[in-house]
Amino acid sequence: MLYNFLNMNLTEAKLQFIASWGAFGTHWGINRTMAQIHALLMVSAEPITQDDIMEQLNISRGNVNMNIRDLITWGLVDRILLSGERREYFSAEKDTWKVATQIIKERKKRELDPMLKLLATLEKIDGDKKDKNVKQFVDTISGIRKFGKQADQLLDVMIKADESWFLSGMMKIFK
Amino acid sequence: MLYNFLNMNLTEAKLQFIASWGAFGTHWGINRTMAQIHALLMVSAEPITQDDIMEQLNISRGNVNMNIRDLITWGLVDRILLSGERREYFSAEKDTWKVATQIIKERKKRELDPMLKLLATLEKIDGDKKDKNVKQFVDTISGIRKFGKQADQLLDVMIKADESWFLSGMMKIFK
DNA sequence: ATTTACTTTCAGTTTGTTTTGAAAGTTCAA
DNA sequence: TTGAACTTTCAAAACAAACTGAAAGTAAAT
Repeated sequence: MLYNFLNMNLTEAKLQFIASWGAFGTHWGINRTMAQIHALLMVSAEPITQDDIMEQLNISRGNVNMNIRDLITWGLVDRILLSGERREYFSAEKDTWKVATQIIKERKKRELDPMLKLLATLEKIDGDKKDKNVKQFVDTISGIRKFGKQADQLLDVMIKADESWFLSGMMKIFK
Repeated sequence: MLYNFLNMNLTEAKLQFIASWGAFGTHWGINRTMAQIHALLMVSAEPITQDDIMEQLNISRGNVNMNIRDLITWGLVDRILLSGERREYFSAEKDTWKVATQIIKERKKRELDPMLKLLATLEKIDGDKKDKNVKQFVDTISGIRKFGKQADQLLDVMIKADESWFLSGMMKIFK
């Protein structure tokens, strides 16, 4: 890899950001490479190609392609067609607020919503309410469900809200 | 496995809850078995032993032991010593709010706090602020950091708050 | 119609994670 | 102190997820 003195720090910082973002992602059910590609795109001032990504992250074409496709379905990355260019370029949403709400929206849809639906059906089991086993089960399920519903609503508000509201307005409430 | 007519529905519901909670956990960086053990303990009215867990979830002794240990370090499960009993019993915190805040507290400590620390250092890179690459990098990092700091504060408030505040008070604000 | 430049797919391999089970360790009771 | 009842550890095996690379697919250019 080639770097000059002026950009030395930037290059190092980018590498560290990409590596850390990748590690971070694995704690959140996102595969390392997908998170790394996303990180790379977020710190790239201009759209880049599959080949750029392959080279910078040392990963295969197939891997880049697959993960880019996932990032696009998550709504975090866009395909860019530059006029006069045959190749596709890729670019990530750079606005953190939009990235965050997009991720929240998708995960809510994929994980929280189905779980709440399941909990609703499980809560309806019939059995002797005097039986401590039944009682413990129903209490546990309904407790989780109440919490989940509340979280669901809070997230909906966040998704609809805008960044400045979150950054300034919210904190007055929580001071 | 032995079940009677009265408990039929309860047994089925428990199984489904355990299975789903396990699957859910894998999306959140928690291994399936740990989540399943946690689910089993949450719906058990009485403390249970390692052997009970082994039998109900069809997993080995070593596996139960390892995951129970992890659940204890996460503060989600307690060892219970019943007087006159040699064996150890285990019991999960049943209060959803406590479970949630405990998880938030741990994940914040393990993931969010270190990430914020890293972002703070990365933001300090020096380089020509006119260089669009430097600018893009610093903007991205500082955007993520601002969001992260805000989330951090919000979570701190949640951890200190109590359930009724969350369930009733919070929603008035966000309606 | 053929070549060229690129993208996508997917079977096979690698890598990483989870699970097992048997051995070692611990603790209590006699 | 010995042995029985129970818990913990950990190397090896099983399993699951991610990655590669070559082949197949597509579409623009000639």
